[in-house]
Amino acid sequence: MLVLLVEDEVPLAKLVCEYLEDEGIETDHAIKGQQALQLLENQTFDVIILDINLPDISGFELCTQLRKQGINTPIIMLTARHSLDDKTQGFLAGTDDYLVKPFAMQELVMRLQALQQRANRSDKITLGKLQLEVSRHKALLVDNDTQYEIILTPDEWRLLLLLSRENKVVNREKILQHLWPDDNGTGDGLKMLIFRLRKALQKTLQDAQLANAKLTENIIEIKTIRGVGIRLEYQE
Amino acid sequence: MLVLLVEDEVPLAKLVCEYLEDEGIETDHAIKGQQALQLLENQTFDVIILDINLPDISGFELCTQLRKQGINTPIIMLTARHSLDDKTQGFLAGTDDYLVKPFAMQELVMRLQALQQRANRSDKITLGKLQLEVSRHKALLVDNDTQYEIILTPDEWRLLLLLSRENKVVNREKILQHLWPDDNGTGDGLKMLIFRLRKALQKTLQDAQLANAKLTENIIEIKTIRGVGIRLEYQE
DNA sequence: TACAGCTGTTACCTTTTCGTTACCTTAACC
DNA sequence: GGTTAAGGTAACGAAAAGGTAACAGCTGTA
Repeated sequence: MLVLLVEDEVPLAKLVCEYLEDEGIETDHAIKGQQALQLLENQTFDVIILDINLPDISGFELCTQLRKQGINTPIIMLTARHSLDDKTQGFLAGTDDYLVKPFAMQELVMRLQALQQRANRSDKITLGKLQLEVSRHKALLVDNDTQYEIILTPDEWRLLLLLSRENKVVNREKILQHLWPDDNGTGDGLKMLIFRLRKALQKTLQDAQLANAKLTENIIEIKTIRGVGIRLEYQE
Repeated sequence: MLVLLVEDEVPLAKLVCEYLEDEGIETDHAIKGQQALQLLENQTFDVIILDINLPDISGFELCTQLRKQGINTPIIMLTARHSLDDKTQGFLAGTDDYLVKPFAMQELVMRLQALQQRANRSDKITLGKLQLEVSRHKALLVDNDTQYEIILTPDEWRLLLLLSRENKVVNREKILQHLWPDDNGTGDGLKMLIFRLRKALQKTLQDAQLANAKLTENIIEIKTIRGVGIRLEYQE
């Protein structure tokens, strides 16, 4: 498990980091909000631990900002007891979990693990108007109250699921490994698969447009980053 | 699972709704008590989440009123810590469960699931217009006030029940194990069973359509997810 | 015993899916 | 501007998954 700790009280942060490392949990530490944002651009974490009182951006803002960016990583908030006013309370109720300082390290570890488990089980992935119901193997294009099912073959579904979960550029090597773990799937096969997935998406988008002219073509799109990989592009 | 959230703090309510949706829990939201009462007239929910401090009726009253109406849906109460006086505490002791704000989302989800499990022993499963009365081995197609019984053989019933309980893709392996635990039921036998269950559903749907032209064919359907399994598809 | 309802088997058909091959487009770099 | 490599498109066909029909055995009951 890889955790990002965002905390400006350095001594406390060090303690937490050491403890977590001892527990076999890797930890990155950011002192400021900006620093955290930077780290999050390049890396995906399993859980983010976020102090509310940060020097630059408040934990609140950072949290909402991340969610806006489509980062769904579970977040644990840290707050001092004396700052538990009404506003805070309302907000905390919306986070994945929170801890009131001072807290026992053991407690933190337990919650981390609980959160990670949950994250793996989460069933619905929403990216803009694209919505995946994982356990039902169902992909939907949602526009207000209207739903259009995106008809996919098994492989297409798995690719779309991978792209949605990663939600960043995925290089072809990784896709090959993910979709054909043992057999060495050929690059040409993947080329075709991408092509077919694109087609399936387009078809659904067209069908949707028949009923509703508002929708433009690139609401959901698989974008190629030449020489790097592919990525899901979508509008909020 | 279908949940009704009664909460006047709209931002908080939105957060909760979104989170629950991600967990695969459908949520309706009422801001006032009156609105909640209205919704409850037309629909049955699995759990009701009830804020104590509502603008019109207090959560207390709403709760007792519901119970008087014979609505036994489990209720989770939400309360702010500072309003935890003796009277409240006494009352809370009488509800199915309660949470003190701020609470972690995860906590809420856990309690919801716990409550539903308790209720799940209940006898009736409703998925769209399909309704199963478990203890009576009776499957119904319900359209407004009209009921059509779906005539099923023992095996067909067990399959339909399994699909309804899971309510997600079930792979053939699992079905085989569930329906023929010891004997190794052959895949071909299952193929037939699925075929026959489909036929039974279709037959009932046709009969129903004779009486009521509104119903379309795919109100209830057993959908094949190629290479994965089968799944019940239904409209709300 | 005869009959009717369930279930399992077999055989055959239909559809879907996926990799291959071959060829075209486009972007990047010299 | 031209060359090259990465990526996009199209058509084909084999194999697999699934759907359908007919039939036979079994069970319990009239």
